[in-house]
Amino acid sequence: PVECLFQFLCSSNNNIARIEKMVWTLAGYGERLGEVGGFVFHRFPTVERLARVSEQELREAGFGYRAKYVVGTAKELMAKPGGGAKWLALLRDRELLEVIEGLCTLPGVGPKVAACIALFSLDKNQAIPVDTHVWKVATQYMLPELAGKSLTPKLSIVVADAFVAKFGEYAGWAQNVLFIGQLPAKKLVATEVTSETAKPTKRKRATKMVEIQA
DNA sequence: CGACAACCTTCTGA
DNA sequence: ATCAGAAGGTTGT
Repeated sequence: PVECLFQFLCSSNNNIARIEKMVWTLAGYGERLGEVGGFVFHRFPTVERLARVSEQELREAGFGYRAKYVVGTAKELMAKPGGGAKWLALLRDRELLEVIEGLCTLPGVGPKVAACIALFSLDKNQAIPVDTHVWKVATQYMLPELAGKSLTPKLSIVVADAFVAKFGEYAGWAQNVLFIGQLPAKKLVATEVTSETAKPTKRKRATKMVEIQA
């Protein structure tokens, strides 16, 4: 849940390529695990470690306005009884609406990000992250009367209820399939790449999945 | 309660 | 080449 929370904190009004880059930057603050094929891997940092990172430092790393979300949320979590990780883990035993409500008290966490955390890390299979893509799917195929309106927290609940009514117990995962379907068409291919972190005289090579325009 | 602008940065399409 | 628009939204007005 900690890792999931901070990853989706980076996702607001952002694109996947930059989100991935930002997540790797955050990971860099965690314990170094080792190196594989020229790529260095880290354990995701603790809340305590993230709380000691400065907003300016993250801004310089290209986080933009999300820098203060990361630092602010880390500090809020540290103030929770038992520490943030414990507080997050306990949410798993609560009802979905309580989980959403609790997560939304953190800076940078709104209904969509809260739903992502609930679905992907807290076993809430009926949580529906209503983002721009899901909103398009919903207004185009399920709730055409809402087309043209702006997405409010109230309407995100209407959309979520519609998904649960249509797809049932695992509606959140159905959402994920439809989300992928709305992404620009690309395909993945395994490609031999050269690590840019290796020394020029001694470049290492590794296989990496890269996106190619369809 | 709903609409709307502002917010960082990067990439894409026209 | 240049530039508005969009990107897995949230916050303040």
